[in-house]
Amino acid sequence: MSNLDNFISKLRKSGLRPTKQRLKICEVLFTPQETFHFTVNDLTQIIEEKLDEKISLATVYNTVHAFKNKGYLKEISVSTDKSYFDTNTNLHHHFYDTKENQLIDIDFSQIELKNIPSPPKGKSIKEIDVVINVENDSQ
Amino acid sequence: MSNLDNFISKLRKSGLRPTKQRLKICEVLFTPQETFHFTVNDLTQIIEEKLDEKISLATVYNTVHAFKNKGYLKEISVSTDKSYFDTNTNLHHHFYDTKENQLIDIDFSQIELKNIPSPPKGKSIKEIDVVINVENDSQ
DNA sequence: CATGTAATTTAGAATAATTATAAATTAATA
DNA sequence: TATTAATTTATAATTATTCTAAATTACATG
Repeated sequence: MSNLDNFISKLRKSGLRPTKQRLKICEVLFTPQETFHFTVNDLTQIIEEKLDEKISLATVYNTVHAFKNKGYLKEISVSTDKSYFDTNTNLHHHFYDTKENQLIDIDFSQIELKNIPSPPKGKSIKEIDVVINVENDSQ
Repeated sequence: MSNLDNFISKLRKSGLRPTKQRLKICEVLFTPQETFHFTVNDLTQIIEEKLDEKISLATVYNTVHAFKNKGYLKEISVSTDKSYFDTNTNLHHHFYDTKENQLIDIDFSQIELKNIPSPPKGKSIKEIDVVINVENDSQ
């Protein structure tokens, strides 16, 4: 089964029509061996480099949000001025270089969390995110 | 020593001139018994309610950034669409209600973190943030 | 206490990121 | 193939934030 067929059925399964644009974005996001982090701006640039035809910015936003809602992407809150997405949808944590705006994954099971407090009354825990902020050593 | 005098010396100590605007913002932020979370938008609204004279939006931004840089405020990254500040500058973690955009502090020492991975070569850890995303129970 | 200077405030413009709109196009189905 | 509902698109609108340059203010100095 080709990559393309995979993407088509992946989209169909979640009720998204496999349009030319969505398939191209799938190719960019889900073909690489390794998962990666990106901003919408990054993504539009990658698309521009790889494709002859342009995909409208609105479509890129629509698609990223659709994929996020379907669970194909995760949004990461590490910085207030940039919105990052992650093609790694497994539970995991992050190193974040606050100066260079760089994200690195940490296996979920690597960090041991103990004594998680019970959530406020009437609420339940959906996800736990650990962000380890790092910076280059001064020398 | 009055609150006002406290704020004046606090500002002077960090090389910030105790202007009328900064002192008013200090009053709003640092008078309450309990620390709290706010957005710049929240803050401007509180100021408008409490004061006769208005403080320019640019000044609110300037002041919040100045206070953050001096360590009187912390910025919290829990959501990509809102930028929160916290008058609690102690090390601590957060519950975040993703639907209601509500933050609740968790004592730093409450959660036990084990097996923190070593940072990438050449980088060192500046801070660790744990965010426990919660939601109201469906019933 | 008047004055010069540098810091600060301010209104408004500029920028950036994202969302909304509504017409044109496309995919799916009957 | 024709219909219609979903999607794409260019563009406008919105929102949050930063920038700019002129006006004001704080403060050190005489």
